[in-house]
Amino acid sequence: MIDLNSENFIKALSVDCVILGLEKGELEVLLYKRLSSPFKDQWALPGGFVRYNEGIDDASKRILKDFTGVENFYMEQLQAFGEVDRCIDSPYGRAVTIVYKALVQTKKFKIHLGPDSGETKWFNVTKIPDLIYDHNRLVEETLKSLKKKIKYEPIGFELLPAKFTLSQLQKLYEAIWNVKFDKPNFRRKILHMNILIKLDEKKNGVNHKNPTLYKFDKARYNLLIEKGILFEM
Amino acid sequence: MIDLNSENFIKALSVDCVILGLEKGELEVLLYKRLSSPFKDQWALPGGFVRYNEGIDDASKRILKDFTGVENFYMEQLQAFGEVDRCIDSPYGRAVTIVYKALVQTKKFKIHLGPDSGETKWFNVTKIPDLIYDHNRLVEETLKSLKKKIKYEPIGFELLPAKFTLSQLQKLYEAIWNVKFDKPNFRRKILHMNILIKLDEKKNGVNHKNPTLYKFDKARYNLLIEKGILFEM
DNA sequence: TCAAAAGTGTTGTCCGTACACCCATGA
DNA sequence: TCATGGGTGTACGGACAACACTTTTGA
Repeated sequence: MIDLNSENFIKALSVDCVILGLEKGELEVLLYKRLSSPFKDQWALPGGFVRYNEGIDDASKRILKDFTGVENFYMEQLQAFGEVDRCIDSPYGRAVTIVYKALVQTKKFKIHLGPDSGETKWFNVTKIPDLIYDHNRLVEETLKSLKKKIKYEPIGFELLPAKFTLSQLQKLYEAIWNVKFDKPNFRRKILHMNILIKLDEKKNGVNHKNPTLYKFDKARYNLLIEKGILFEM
Repeated sequence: MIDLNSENFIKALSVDCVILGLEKGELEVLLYKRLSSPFKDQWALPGGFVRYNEGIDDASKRILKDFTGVENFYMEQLQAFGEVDRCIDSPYGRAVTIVYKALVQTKKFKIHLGPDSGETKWFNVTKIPDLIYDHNRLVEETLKSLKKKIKYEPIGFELLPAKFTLSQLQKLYEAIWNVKFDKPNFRRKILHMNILIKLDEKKNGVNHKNPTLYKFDKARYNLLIEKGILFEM
């Protein structure tokens, strides 16, 4: 039988969370400044080692809660990263990390101070500072995955408030893909999918015609998927 | 500093490979029968623990090579699986595994006997025996992912010989999705994508009109992707 | 000459695109 | 009354589904 305690196998398995939110139509990621060594005073992704008594999904939820104080946001595993030289010069030696992507509604909470964090801040994804280890790359890969995934799954709604206007939705796609859509065509396309519920409510206080609010119809979406009708933007 | 050698953290990190191939138009998965305990004489996915001196992708390639004798096939990480009770009653205790999906051309090699394997066999994906741990589930998740991915990425070609007919390609999609396509429409659709090179060669020895052979034009595909033109079946 | 699969042609419908246009609201 | 975005209408073109049809091959 193999001896996993020998030096021939890996000891360090961590989880890192790329927590994404929207602020003024721009995509932002949550980072924290480390209070203690290693890498004291440097910015990093919220993360931690996987404990023996928690599943990897649980670990990611624990970390999200520690840093935001809230639970029940959209969270999904991206993938594991474990090149042979990853973190090789850290005090813990070579480490494999499992990256989770979280999509949150920033309005729903105030930032907490996580364990070991002196400061926790939202950064525009186009202006991310140098992070520890390969964390910059982990963010990049997560953004790449988001761009792909949002085309075929309605996960964009996770970033918006429960009630939103069609313009907000359009701006979300435009921000993530860095494109511009024709408004009439965007409206027709998304409405034609039959996955939005038009509310009897309008957003007011804006100096133009008050836009109608909509919400995502998850039940309807699931029904369509069952029937084999796919979402596609 | 955290003590990763304590009992509070995970020791066992493995890689499991779901190796898929085509046989007579049907999808098959490579399994082996274990020679030694634990789970002697039971069927399992090719896999093994990640060594300290190899990356996780390297580990998956090592395993593929051990079981097929060949390298350089399409291989891609699916994701990590690590519920808190996964393999909890194995001799190694709780284990996290990273699953890789390999798409291979079965004609290109003869099956080897991997380390610890008394028998190695292709199984039709609809007739998979009971496997150890959660390996049945790992296969299911891989197939689900393949079905999704094959719609938006031209990975199906990895399962076919380098030179193939349009009918072979059509049957591949029909097998994976369990659907039927209209032949003329399928031809036009795939040819219209401009990612196939028509060869000056025909497949003969068949008792009907000899079909033209094609090959996948990877350079062209990459060019189209750069331009933002997406593959979609 | 027949079965089987290769391969072409045609037609109607639906959907995306482009763009012109009117509507409500606060300043 | 004007700027701003909300929201509708229309016309063109391309892609896809359905299905009829011809061609080539081995048995």
